[in-house]
Amino acid sequence: MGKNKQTSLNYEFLDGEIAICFFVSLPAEYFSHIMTDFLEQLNDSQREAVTYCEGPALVIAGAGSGKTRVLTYKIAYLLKQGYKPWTILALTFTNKAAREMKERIATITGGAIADQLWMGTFHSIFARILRIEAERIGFSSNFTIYDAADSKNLLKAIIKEMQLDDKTYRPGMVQSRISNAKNALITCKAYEQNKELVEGDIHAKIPLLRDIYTRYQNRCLQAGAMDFDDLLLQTNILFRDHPDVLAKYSQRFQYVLVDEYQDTNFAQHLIIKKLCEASRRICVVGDDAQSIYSFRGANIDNILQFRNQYPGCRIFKLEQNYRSTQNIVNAANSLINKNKEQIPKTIYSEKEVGSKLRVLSLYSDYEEAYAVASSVGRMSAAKGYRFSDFAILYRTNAQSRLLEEAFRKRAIPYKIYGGLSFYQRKEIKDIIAYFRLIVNPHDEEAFKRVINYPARGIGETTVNKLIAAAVIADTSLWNVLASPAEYAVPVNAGTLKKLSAFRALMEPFIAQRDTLDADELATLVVKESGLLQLLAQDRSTEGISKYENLQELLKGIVEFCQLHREEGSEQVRLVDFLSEVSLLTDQDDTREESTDKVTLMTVHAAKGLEFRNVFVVGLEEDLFPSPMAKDNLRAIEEERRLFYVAITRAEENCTLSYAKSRFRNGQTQMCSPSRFLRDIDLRYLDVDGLTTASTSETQIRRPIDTPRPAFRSPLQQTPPPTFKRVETPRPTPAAASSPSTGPLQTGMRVSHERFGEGVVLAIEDTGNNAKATVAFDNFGTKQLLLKFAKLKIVE
DNA sequence: GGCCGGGGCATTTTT
DNA sequence: TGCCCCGGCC
Repeated sequence: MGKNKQTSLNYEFLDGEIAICFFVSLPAEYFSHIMTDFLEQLNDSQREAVTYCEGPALVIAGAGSGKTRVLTYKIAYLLKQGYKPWTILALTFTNKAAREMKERIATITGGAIADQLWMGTFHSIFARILRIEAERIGFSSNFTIYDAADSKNLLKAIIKEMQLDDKTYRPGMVQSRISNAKNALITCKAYEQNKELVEGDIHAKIPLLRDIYTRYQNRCLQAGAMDFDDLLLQTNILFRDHPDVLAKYSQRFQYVLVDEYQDTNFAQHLIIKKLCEASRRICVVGDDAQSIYSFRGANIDNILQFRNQYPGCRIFKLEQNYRSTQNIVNAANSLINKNKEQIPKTIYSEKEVGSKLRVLSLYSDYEEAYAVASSVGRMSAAKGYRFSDFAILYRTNAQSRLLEEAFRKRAIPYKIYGGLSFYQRKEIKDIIAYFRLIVNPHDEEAFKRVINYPARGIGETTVNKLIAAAVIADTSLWNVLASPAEYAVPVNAGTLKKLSAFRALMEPFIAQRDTLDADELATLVVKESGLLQLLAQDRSTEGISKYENLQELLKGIVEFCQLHREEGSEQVRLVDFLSEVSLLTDQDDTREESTDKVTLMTVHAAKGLEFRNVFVVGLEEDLFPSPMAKDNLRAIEEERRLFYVAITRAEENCTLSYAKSRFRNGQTQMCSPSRFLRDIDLRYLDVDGLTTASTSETQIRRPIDTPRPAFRSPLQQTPPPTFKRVETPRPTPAAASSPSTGPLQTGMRVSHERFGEGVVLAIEDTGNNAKATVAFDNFGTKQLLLKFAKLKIVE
């Protein structure tokens, strides 16, 4: 953690007290010579997009077309035109994107100027504004940001309190419906009054959803908390109800740039629109072909309709792909052209023609995993690729397991994206909950987390009593804790004592939250709360790792403080650290050791990345496209875009694979190849029709009892005769069993490619059917057909 | 409070 | 099949 330099908390700019700021804006001449240089580094369409600043601009940036370059150069260009850095607002979707862009701008303009830009994620920028304007909308500027887990927990609690069936009102479903409502700017009040929604819920047999929404919102308010969606919803409310505030910011932000515009939702669209309505100085960059987040509320219409929303807008298309070979670009084009709703564009590559996309057809998911792992092994050995040049992309996380196994067996190093991030670990969330409670004592979720951790004899029953009292009095848990008698909490004297002890623990922290620096206060808290001790005394492997994580977090806070001191902050408060940390997630985990490993991730997670070699696996109906998208054209088009994103990650080689059977949800299912394979023009494909042979190991482990069908192209009704075998030939059974095997006898010690070493217990049959029973050291006893198993005699 | 076992369930997840 | 969540038990 901690290497994130993106958020600077210099609110001073907002209040016009620039004089007290550390930074000095340099005259434009200072970097004008650099500017001339880099304008020449752009192609014509990039340069046009960069230098057009007179009105609304939509930049359609195809995959690999140098989008970030355009954005960063455009910002540099604006600075050169005389825009002050703090009048430029640049919005991204990820912290990583913001950080990278800021770093690139810093190389042109210097860090001092880059740091003054308003550049960050939608959520972090508007959280910052909301903290400044909090009182206007009835919040404290110390408000907590609930993450997805917090809001789900709260919803669970509410559903329970309302004594509703959590099978009918599934927290996840409730959460996503509320989220959708918020993204569409439907407040709970509006929801209750919206006939269509209410009737829809009645029809869906969840009539009380509106009540859950209202309660949830009320609880967030009591807790002084906003969830991720609230950050955008409340910003809209702020701008709607306080024209003076809107005026202030729309005047402040002289130029607004938005990255990944295809992923914006309605709430984001409207914020931007309000800010730019008067100035019309807006430039949005995106690629409708890469819109893959509709399930999170993203609305592709925002980019498709931009020209109508901003009359007189100019459209720039970046159509040259600098990333991939021609075959890859052409294949991707032929795929995406099957979509109806899109902005016409012609992406092309001037790189070499390159290899065709390989299509692998395998019998099972096992074989697919092994084929991919073998292929990676072969390619890295033959062509000198590093393992980090490879990515394996899949539709669902569940597919990673077999791949992982296959890579492990082949001793190929890999890393999987998509696990729990640092900040989602329990021990980290627990510590942060303390920080949260100190900054905002009304934070209900933080309260519930820490009240009895470490254990101090305040159990669920007591907490439930506190909650009940808080709900009745319409106040926060902390207020109830502060005066249990006043709120008539029915607890005995012993419990009362424990409660006041907890309060006595927290109050000194709270009193010092604005005077101590974050690192000092944090250290104090982990010591005094008993957390440090609790984790330190757990000597289990898990416990040790938790303790290390705690140390890591503390280290991160120290670094955070140092960084901000260097940037000129006199004091770095805990709230400053928290407001940054609550908006960090997975991708921001910069602690990752950068060793040479194959990357395994979902296609979604791969967006924005590139690899020399990409494998897209599991291209089957009911997997990719997802079965959920089946009977919905828009959803199928989104799945197709997802596949487009996958293919366009590849620079040199792209391999597509599918299995004919797959073990899923507890049973083996037969699968047919994805319709998307048929969408790609055959000219760009190498269909591996003949390589249907399985590896010997998998055959023995999972015999395929159905007779092998005669080869038929999955992609065409009749296979064109030009299909050729693209796999390197596998050893034939005869070859496999010959020289090294020799006469095998019971008691011999043998070695197997995958199972390692073992002892032969028995040999049955002869010739073609000969099999051996081998007790492997690490894999148990297995029966192996000698014609397939490449057993080597060890001694 | 923590551990175990049964049952239900099973996309994607930038903040 | 395997994971997660809940409920029951110690």
